[in-house]
Amino acid sequence: MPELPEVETTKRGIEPHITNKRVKEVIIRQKRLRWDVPNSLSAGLTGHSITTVNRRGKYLLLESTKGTLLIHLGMSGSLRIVNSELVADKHDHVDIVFDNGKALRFTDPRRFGCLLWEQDTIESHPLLANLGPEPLSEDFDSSYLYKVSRGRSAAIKTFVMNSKVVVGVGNIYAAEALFMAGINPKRAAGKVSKATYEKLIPCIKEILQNAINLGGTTLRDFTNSSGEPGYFKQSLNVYGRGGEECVQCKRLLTEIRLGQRSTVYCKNCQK
DNA sequence: ACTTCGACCTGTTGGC
DNA sequence: TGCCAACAGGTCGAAG
Repeated sequence: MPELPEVETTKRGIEPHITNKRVKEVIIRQKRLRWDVPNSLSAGLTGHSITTVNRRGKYLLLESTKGTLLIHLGMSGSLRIVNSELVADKHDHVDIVFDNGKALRFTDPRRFGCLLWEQDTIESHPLLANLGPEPLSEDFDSSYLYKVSRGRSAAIKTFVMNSKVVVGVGNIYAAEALFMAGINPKRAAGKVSKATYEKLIPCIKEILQNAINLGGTTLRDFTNSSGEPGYFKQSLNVYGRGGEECVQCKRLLTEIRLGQRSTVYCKNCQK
């Protein structure tokens, strides 16, 4: 489900509702996720307050004075602010209940997401330690991408979706950025010129920033923490449009699979 | 060191 | 209408 814009949208939605709020109780209804929700989460958070909400790639980091709650939404995860009395549904895994009667509710039908509790320094957590730069930061530029791509045979789309290269670029926005930049997603990353990376970088940044501004992309079920959809779907030029007309040249868009992910592009506009 | 692929899950969709 | 295969916003970890 969520790529960086959807995670950022979620972060902005929950942040004002949970910052400096004391946790009354942690209810773990269904601990089975990618990794089991640890029992230490309840003991660690109860009675303490969330001090800061950070995002690193697609991970949300809810920091308290006692430790950090690390959350990943996987493919189908979401976080909402609800009244704590609201009856839980089938796939509602965890409630972080606050003193004011509100709760942060984590829902995830496919269970590819995770909630982990980390007492020590969060930066050194194995899931975070090897992540690449943030795509919207200055560290992510054409020199960097050119340098790390040398000798790599992977398709450029697969390459930019690799979180060790850059975080947060998933299947939707990789396809959209490559279309905007006019680059064929199949091209070997290691053979792409510096000049072409100079074209690609601002496209990735612009696509992600636009999507954040519009509250993310709602395909089937993504909503923000208040239950509203994102409006970036209407800006999609290639994702999910295989066989339809290219918005630029009107030829039919090609759909292939790259790295087990469906990939749509225009053979005419993307070289 | 890098690439590929299976695995993890449930829900929805499209073809017959 | 029903059934079933294919597919879905991610990514870890094993195997090559």
